[in-house]
Amino acid sequence: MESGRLFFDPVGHGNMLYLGSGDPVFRGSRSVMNMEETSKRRPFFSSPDELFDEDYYDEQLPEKKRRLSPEQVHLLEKSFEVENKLEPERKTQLAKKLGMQPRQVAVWFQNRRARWKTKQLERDYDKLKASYDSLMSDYDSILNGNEKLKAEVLSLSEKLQAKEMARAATSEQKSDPLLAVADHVPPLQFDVKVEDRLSTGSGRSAVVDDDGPQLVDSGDSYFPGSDDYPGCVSAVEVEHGVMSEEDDGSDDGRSTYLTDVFVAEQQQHHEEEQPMGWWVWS
DNA sequence: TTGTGTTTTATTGCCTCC
DNA sequence: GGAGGCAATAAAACACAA
Repeated sequence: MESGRLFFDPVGHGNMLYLGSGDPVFRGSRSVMNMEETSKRRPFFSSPDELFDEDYYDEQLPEKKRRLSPEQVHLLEKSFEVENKLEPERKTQLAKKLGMQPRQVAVWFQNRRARWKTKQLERDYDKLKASYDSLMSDYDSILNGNEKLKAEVLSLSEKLQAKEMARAATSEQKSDPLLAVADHVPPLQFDVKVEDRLSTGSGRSAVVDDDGPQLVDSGDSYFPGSDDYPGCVSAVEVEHGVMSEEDDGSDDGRSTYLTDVFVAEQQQHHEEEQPMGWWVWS
């Protein structure tokens, strides 16, 4: 038996469904052909037995589902470029021109819109991904720069400390013996580690005080922007001005930062890429 | 040739609008 | 309530590697 199928209406409307190029769809409220036309082409099956009746197929093989000709597709594509929605008049005209059923034209446009939307989603995804990758790259280089600056600050601080200690030793040798007693008081502030001196801020002196609470190195930024170092901000803050107080370079800060920028990027992208004024990103 | 993945054509059910 | 749009899906047609 030559292939070719008939479909029994699964919903039970009692309508046989069309199959074959140019054949009409007869479908409840949306039929595009009248009963007279239908009866010329194919009667309804009254039972599943009739559906599988070999003789019926031998006599009245329905057309196979056919693809549209290249010419038909070309014209439909051109029409779609002009306007991707199909008003009834244009549908009828196109159908006449192409020798198709109006329903087929409508279906073609429907499917074409779906394909266009899929492609558009792919394009949008690619653009967003590129944007995200670029932001990540920027972020990593900023992070690197920040690390370098931290190392530089540490190195300079150590040099400064060494210089001050050398100067203190020199002045001790030259000093008046009467004042030497006072000089024996250890310069406590120099005993404090560099990290402590630069650590965050309580705004308190870094001098160790046995009675008071001990300073603890929080591990936070070397430039907290606190009273200790007014005007000093991290490289990331300088670069983008978007980091919040919690953004201490940890993963959390990173994700917040990226999310904010990413969303902003998305919004901008969305405004630019609104396609043809009919499909709305949801 | 055949199995398999992709594309195209068509149907169905639900939703919105008028 | 009818018309038309869309998402999901089926199935034929097609492409292509093995």
